[in-house]
Amino acid sequence: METKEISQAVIGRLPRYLRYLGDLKDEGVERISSQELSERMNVTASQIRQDFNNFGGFGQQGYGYNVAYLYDEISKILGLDHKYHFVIIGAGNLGKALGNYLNFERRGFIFKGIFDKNPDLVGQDVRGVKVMAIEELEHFLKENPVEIAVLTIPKTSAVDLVNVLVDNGIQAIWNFAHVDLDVPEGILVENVHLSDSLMKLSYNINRRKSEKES
Amino acid sequence: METKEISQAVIGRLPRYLRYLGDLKDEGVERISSQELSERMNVTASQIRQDFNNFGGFGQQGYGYNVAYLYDEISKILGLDHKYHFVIIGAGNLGKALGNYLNFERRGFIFKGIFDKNPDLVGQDVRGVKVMAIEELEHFLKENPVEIAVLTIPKTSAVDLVNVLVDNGIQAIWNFAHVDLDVPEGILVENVHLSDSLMKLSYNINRRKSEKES
DNA sequence: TATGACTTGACAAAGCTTTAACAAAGTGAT
DNA sequence: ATCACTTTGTTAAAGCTTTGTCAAGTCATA
Repeated sequence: METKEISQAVIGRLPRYLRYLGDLKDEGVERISSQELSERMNVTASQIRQDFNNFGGFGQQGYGYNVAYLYDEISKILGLDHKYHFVIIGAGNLGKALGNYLNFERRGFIFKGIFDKNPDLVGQDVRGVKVMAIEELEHFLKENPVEIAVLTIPKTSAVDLVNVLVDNGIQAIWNFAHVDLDVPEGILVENVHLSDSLMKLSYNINRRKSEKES
Repeated sequence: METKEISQAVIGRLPRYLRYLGDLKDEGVERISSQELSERMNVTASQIRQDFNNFGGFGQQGYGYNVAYLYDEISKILGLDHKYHFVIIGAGNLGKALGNYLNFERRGFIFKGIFDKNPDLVGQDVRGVKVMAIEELEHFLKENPVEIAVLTIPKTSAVDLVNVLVDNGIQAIWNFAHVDLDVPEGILVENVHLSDSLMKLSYNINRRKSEKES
């Protein structure tokens, strides 16, 4: 059906649009023009119209965009009208934090299991789910449909685990380990490299400093 | 001194270069060509040379790049030859996870304090630092030099806190709250919006699905 | 129903980023 | 010291993204 590939630059902006549209809905706003939205969001109106047009016209001349409709359409584009099941590998603080995050559930991401190789953590409760031993992972994945694996473990363990995950039906990996995973064709990886983000911040702190000095 | 502005696209790639160069150092590799690095990293050799040249030539014709030298230079560009002090606001699992992350310390980011409004958490220990009450934050910032605040709290609290932070000398905010912060000119914000990242993943899972079907 | 204000969708222009190509410089074996 | 080979830094071209502009469609009001 759809032929034209949408750029990841556009996709990357959609969650932010969704957030602002959700806020507008909560405020009871029914319609909004690209102009007005652009002022709120600090982007150009042109970009907003261009972005939405990638998916076919959601607006109407002289009227603008219907907030609720646009919200639903963007949700669908992002695949938020589906359910996904995920497991977390690594029950440290980060793994627990993600397991406890209720907003994911609201978006259709269902927390199914959490695993750790440390026996001291096994049996602990994370939002009603007991931490399981890593040895149980393979069996668990065979018994339960799970699309997404969240990796919150050190990098060597992450690299070693990829095959187990892929061989047992995992389609996508949300990777918090500080390493580039080598996955087979067709498996998706979304990286969250926190230290990269922190380094960008430190670059910018320094740049500002040296600008001031010169 | 430096006049030309470096694009954030380039900056965003530097931490990844640094990671690969660190690995090469650990492997005992002394020199590397853009060609060879490009194969490891899965980018074009041209991009690597172009990126490094933004900061002046680090390499030598016929030889390539000296791994240790290049590593040090990129570290300096990223400002990792400086020390930064940070406080974490929000002692939930995410805040604790970041406080416990030793790699930040190695890069020069020094964990000075952690705060929460929940009295039950106050007094808990995070890597040798006791959780303090949020009421103590202002006083703490006046007494201790801190450049970076890490926000791991819900969005309304985050918005309310910005002024306190800025008025007490915070220069940069590493923001994990799901909201765009409105800060005065000159204050830096680096956002980590985890749910945006997860939505990108779900978009791509769906796109792949619909491609297969068509 | 006619009119003026508003606003989209589409297209063109400008700006930015990535890739390709190659001269110039350096390496290392003989 | 020479020569074939390697590899950078640089420039140009290609590709992509963002912004500006405007005709055409819609709304609100008299």
